[in-house]
Amino acid sequence: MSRNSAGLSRQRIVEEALRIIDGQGLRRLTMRRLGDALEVEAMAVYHHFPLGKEQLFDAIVEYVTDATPRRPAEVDDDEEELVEEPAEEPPPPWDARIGRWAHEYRARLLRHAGALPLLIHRRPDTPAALRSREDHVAAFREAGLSGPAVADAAAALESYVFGAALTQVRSESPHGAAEPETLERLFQRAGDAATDFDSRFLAGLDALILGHTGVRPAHTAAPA
Amino acid sequence: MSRNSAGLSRQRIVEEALRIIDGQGLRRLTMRRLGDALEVEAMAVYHHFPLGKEQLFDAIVEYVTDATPRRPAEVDDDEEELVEEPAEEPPPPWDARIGRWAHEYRARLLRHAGALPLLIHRRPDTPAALRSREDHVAAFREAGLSGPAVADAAAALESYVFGAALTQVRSESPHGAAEPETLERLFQRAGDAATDFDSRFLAGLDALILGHTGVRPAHTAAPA
DNA sequence: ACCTGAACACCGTTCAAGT
DNA sequence: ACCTGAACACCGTTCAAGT
Repeated sequence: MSRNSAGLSRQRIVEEALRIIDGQGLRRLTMRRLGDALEVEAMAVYHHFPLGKEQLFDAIVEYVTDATPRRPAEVDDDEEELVEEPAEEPPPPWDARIGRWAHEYRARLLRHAGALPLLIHRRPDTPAALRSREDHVAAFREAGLSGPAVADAAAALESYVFGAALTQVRSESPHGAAEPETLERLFQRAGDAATDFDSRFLAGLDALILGHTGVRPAHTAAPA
Repeated sequence: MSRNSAGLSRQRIVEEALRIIDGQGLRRLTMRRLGDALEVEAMAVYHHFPLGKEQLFDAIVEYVTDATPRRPAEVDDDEEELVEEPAEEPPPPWDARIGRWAHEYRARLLRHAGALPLLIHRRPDTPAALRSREDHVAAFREAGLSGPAVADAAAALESYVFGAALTQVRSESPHGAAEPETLERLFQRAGDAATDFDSRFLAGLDALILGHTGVRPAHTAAPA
């Protein structure tokens, strides 16, 4: 932290970039504007992301996708260190684990809606994502599935959660062609009562699990 | 078609733009490059899209999203004209209609994978999209649903199809963080046989319909 | 190691002008 | 009506230089 060090770090840069994206939109995220927000010359960012904006985008996607909050006091480090996990409680039932993941992942996607276009052309192969998928496989096995049905169910789960978040963002977007009637109004005309996004997401999640396992889940509601 | 008219039209511009997107990626779609591909100065595009690139993007999204092929011989026109539909065959069963739409929509999204980031922040309120949704509502009613469950099922269907296509594109993308293990390999380790994307999509679609309606659909397979 | 400042090629868009 | 050509503000990135 000498005088001419602006205290930049990859994490601080990513968080400031996300603040710009969430506040002004992805197209307004500019290296120069990012530098301004960090109170630094734009070119300073290149010292932390030598491959430029594309590498910054990769880091943003990883940040949005992965739940893992970093310990803030530590120096930024590229290597994954194994951390001892002292907790030894019995894991929740399989449907609770799936429900919990679904709500958390959806919330993360919705919180950074402006960054979602970046996700589409980047592999979701982060360690955290793979750990989640391993747990989905285990959960559907506990639900009684076996063989290819396990992978089918896990893939469908991920597709649904991802698609539901993106569909919601889409329908809330300002842009659009000439709009004679909106999706919501069509649904209101069709159904009796309108359902809000949260309830609809849960209804679809439960139906999906029921369709794959034959069991109507009982522990998938969002936490209070 | 006088000598100094290059024969430009909104449709021709959109199709050329999509060719660039599909071939080189969205980031390489540039007004100047687009002009080159059309053998015209870049600024000629602004005569057909006075609001600039954003309006061009809107048109691209509409083109990708809507199935409706335009009659090629007609002059480009903004107004929707009512066309008499002489066909009077009985409509297919509800599950066949849903399956047909799901496969077609997915195919359109996969065909123009490079343009998908544009979809996320644009309302899906085109006339064709609304017509599809009306038919989904009708189909789920025919399957026995009523009340809010109808809208829940229709919304879940759209979320799943959209999410499955995007998830596939994502997993096929070159980009990514350090990749110790890919999703496919994880699934292969978990399940016995690997399922390809098409079969997995159909399995998830059937399970979703089963979960919402209680009926395992029999007519959702892709056409040969 | 970390940041600055000038420079370069390229971009979206405006505007006056041509036909 | 349809397209051109020059111009302007802005962008991502390189590179040599500072400390």
